[in-house]
Amino acid sequence: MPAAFAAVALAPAPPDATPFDRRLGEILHAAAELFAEQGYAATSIRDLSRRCGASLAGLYHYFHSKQELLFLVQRHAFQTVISAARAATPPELPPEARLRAFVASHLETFLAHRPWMTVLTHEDEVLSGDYLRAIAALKHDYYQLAREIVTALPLPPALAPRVAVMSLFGMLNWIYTWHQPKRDPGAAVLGEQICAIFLRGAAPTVRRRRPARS
Amino acid sequence: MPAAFAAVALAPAPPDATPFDRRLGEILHAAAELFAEQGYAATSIRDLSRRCGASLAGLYHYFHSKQELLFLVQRHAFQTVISAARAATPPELPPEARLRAFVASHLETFLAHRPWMTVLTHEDEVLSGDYLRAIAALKHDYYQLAREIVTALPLPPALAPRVAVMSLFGMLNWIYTWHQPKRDPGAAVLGEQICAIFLRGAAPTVRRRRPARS
DNA sequence: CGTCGGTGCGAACGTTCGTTCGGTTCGATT
DNA sequence: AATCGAACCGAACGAACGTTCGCACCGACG
Repeated sequence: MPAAFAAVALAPAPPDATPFDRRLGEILHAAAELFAEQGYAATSIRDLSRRCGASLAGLYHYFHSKQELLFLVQRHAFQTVISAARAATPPELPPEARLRAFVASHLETFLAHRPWMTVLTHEDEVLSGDYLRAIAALKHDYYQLAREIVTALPLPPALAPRVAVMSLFGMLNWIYTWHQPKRDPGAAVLGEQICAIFLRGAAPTVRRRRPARS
Repeated sequence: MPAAFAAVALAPAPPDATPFDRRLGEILHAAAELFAEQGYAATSIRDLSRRCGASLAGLYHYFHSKQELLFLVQRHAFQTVISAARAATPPELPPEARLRAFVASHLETFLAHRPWMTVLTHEDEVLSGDYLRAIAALKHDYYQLAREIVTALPLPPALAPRVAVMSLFGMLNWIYTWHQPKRDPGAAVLGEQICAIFLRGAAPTVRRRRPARS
């Protein structure tokens, strides 16, 4: 079983990793790109061997099956998202600040590691068995964090918390389908605007609280 | 070329259609279900022949290729969504009422014809060539309608209209991943809650305008 | 009565798939 | 120097894929 690497850095490679883990990291990176571009089912192991300059058989030294390959990509991606969100949202923060921190963390991670996160959101139900259970557990952890943060807000009584959480995730997870780095705002500005919608709405009836003294 | 049927009813079949169109409707219905359950790439024509009790070769009397099959499913679904939304949102409506009508129409259509709409949102970029262009044009029409409706609202100046439209679509299109008919509210209540979030936010600072006299 | 087009099917074609087999290379270890 | 295991590869296996071929059925129409 391959040792998991540090669960924080996704992009290049941790310099202290073993050659095996470094190479595995490259392979997972290429797999994430291909899965994001073509979809899991439409990507062949031969595509992957072409993309990362290895032979078909040689790849199987790093995973046992195509399903495990997807599992490793998704687990790595989820661990990155979750550890970033946990670090960014200490429970001591006031509710609204904590929400803003959560949204900012989510967007920064998603825009910085887009192929990985595309695989996370788009290939959601294709795993099965123990792989599915393990990923579902990570997903549950992440949603649980969001649930805590959202339910700490003073929600209107008519608004079901589950609908609020899922609507927030809808705004956040839909971004991979439309965001163009050259055209659209970056993570910080985008986060502010989405928080503005989620907290105060796109057509608030009144001014914000405590307008700055002029 | 198969004549398109009436573009309104998706579920059973128009009673005045030719036998060919009625059978085609059944096939597209089964295809929509399979594509929604397994994904387009992971669904084989043999799966489809099993599901609708036809032979493999016989199916090819109703479409020329698997790509065209997906195209027919997506076009039919988009025509249904668009005609419903157009009928529900006459331009004379005041901006907020028009938005509420749009959201209600979207949710009713999506919850009533879930497999079709799952295919629409999940298999978004798999077509190519003329098929892609035709579906992209329909998608553009639908987004254009949403853009008109959203930009008629008094958006805060700091909120990019494109971000507002895409966030709204994010909330709406994400629903197919989490909504459980037995657990979650129906289209009407769900529409109210999502409109409440989108218009006034999940944590508004002040009461709504004009509280009813008590 | 004959035939003709729409509808259907079994069988097959060529391709690609995920996976495995057998063998080679090579640095580290004994 | 001998040995071992990790890393790697060319070639192949059986299965499944999208699609097509050739033929049977059958109601409509001359």
